[in-house]
Parts: sequence; C-alpha cells; structure tokens
Amino acid sequence: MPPALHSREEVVDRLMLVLRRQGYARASLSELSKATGLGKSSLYHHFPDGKDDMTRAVLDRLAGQLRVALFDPLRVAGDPKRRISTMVATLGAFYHGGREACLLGGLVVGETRERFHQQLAAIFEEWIEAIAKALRDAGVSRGLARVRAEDAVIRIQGALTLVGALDERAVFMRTLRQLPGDLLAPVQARRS
Amino acid sequence: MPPALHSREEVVDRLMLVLRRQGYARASLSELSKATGLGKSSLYHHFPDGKDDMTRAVLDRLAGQLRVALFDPLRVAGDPKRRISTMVATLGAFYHGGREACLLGGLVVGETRERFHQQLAAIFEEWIEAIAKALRDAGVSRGLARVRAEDAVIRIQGALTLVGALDERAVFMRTLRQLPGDLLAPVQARRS
DNA sequence: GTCTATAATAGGATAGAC
DNA sequence: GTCTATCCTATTATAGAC
Repeated sequence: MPPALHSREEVVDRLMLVLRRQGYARASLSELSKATGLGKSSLYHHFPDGKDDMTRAVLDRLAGQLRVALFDPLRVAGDPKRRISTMVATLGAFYHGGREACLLGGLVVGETRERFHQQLAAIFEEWIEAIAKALRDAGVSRGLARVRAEDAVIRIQGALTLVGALDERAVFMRTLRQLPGDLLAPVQARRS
Repeated sequence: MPPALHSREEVVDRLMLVLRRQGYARASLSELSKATGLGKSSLYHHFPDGKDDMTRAVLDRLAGQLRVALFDPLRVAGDPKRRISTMVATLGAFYHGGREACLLGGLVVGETRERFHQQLAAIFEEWIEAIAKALRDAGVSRGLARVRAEDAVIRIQGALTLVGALDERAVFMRTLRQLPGDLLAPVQARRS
C-alpha cells in the first residue's frame, strides 16, 4: 500500500520547483502548500523546522541529482573531452538554455547565504573537483586543472546572472559553447 | 539653512548600504528606518511608493557612481590597456576583494528581477559597452569586443557568486588579475 | 498524516498632529 | 519634513480533531 499520493521525493521535487522559480523569499508556505497539494500543517509534519527544513531537503535532493547527472559523468573513465561536452550539454538542458533560474546561485547571492552555506559550499566544491578530475585526466596539471575548473563554474554562474539582467539567452549558450575549448586548451594558448 | 541633517544623497547612500548587505527581502522598513535615522513616515514622504521607490533611487545613484568611477574611465581617450587595468583596480576596491556583496547581482538573481529589470539591464548594458569601447580602441574587432566585454562582466559576477559559496576571496582576485590579459589577448591565442 | 481553525507576529503602508 | 500611533495584510507557526 503506497504511503500517500506523493512520496517524499515527489514532495521535495515540487518544493524545489517553487524555490527555483520564485526564490526563497517569495516561496511562502501558502505557495509551497499549493504546489505540493499538502496543507501547511502537513508540511510542518514532514519538515518540523518549516521553510529552512524544506530548503535543506531540497538542497540534499539537488545534490543527489547533480551527482548522478553532472558530477559522476565527469569522473568516470573515458575520453575527458567527451565528458566535458556531456557536462555542457546537460547544463544546457538543465537550465533550458538559460531560461531557468539557478537555485544554487539564488541561494548563494541572497539573504540565505549564511543559512545554507554548508550545503552550498559542498555542492560547488564537488562540482569543481569533478571538472578538475576530468581536466587532470586530459593531462592538465593539478593546479591549473583546479583553477580552470573554478573558472568554468564562475562563467556558468556569471552567464546565468547576465542572462537574467539582459534577457539574452544567447549569452548563456555562447558561454557553454566556449567552455570545452577553453578548459582543454594547451597551456601556451592562455595568456597571463 | 541646510534642509535637514541628511541630504537626499546621504539618505540614499544609507539605503544602498542596507540593500547591499542585507538584500532586498531582509531590508525591512524598520531596518531602512534605523539606518537612515528617519521614521517610516518620513521615508514614505521621500519615497511615496515605499521600498520599490527607495530601490529605484538606489539604483539611480549607483548608476551615477558607476558611471563616474567605472564607465567613464573606460571610455576616455588614452591607453586602452591602462583603462582596463584601472577598471580592475577599481573593482577590487569596490568589492573589497570580494567581501562586499554585489547589489546588482543580488537584485538580478532574486525575486526582484522583473521589478527592476529596466534599470538593471541599462546598467549592465552600459558597463559592457564601456568595456567594448576600450577593446575596440585597442584594435579588437567590433563583434569580438562585444563578446569579450560580456565575458568580462560574466566572470566578475560569477566570481562574486563563487566567493559567496566558497568563502575564498582569492577566487575573486585571481579572476580580476586574469581579465586584462584575456580581454586584450591577440585573436589567435583564443581557441574556439 | 492530513485537515480546519487560529494564534502570533512582522511587515508594508497611512492618518493626522506638530 | 518629521513624528507617534494605528491599520491592514501576509506569513510563519501551532493546536487539536479526524
């Protein structure tokens, strides 16, 4: 007998959708209640600490999803260039070419930064290290791989920001297109 | 006889400080009142539409400040390389090496995006075009100058995001250091 | 585990005196 | 232009029945 209409995972998925689209501040309990089909009291039953608990659960689930869809494919054996291309393709789909806001970026930049700092830092760190591993496997030195991996995440996050400001999705897609070449460029082709 | 203890500009400066530090959502009227030394009713006297009005005033003033400190120096005659270096130095000071949050980024990413979209887009557009002009003056072609200028803003915003996530100011300073070389690099040194 | 209340508070906004 | 006092609404959170 199924426990209810929704599994916990389904509930958390709905919460994630609202948090990403509306941002933390505008994701009120009423909105979250409507989106999940659960009354406020039911939400508190599952997440005793309210919105904070829900957000933590969302970040946990997001971390898992990213691990499967983005990080693991970067770390497996195989052609590093292909692994990077896969990441780029996955990102393009994930953000709908820049149309979907980034939950991580939204939580990092806003008033919620300290509250969820642990989880956010862990996700970004895992992402960077996954990229760095692919680069090392491609023969890039340890230090340079780390720097370039950080740079990749920086450009992705920055591109999402600029798309929000200018409403030009092309900026995001162009940034993605440039990533593989820049990440795997021979050292002497990079100035300074 | 001076109009009061604070000029409007001083008031707007205080508002800006709170908005940058706390973000829009946590910048409550009580906070803004405390920071300016004005009662809520006084604030409404100066800004009839409340927080929206205040934020618009803050963005207006910020646009002016950026024009003087950042955009104009990029557009004046003179050595383009020096103009770019000046921008980088100014940014480093402005964000205290990445410690100060970016008001623009905060407003673009969060729930406030649509509300202030006009002003935000205008500021980013002016910034990008100012950088592009410096690059064109350095001999970079029109199209490439625009793309590289967008890329510069992307990396600055992205670096501020990642600093927030990882708490490593070095990431921001390194990004700034790389900018001049990458922006002015000869075309053939850039892959893809 | 879910619901219908309902509390408790905080935030935005206004009235009217000075 | 500034203040005190107040209103209204939305939001978080809880109590208690089922």
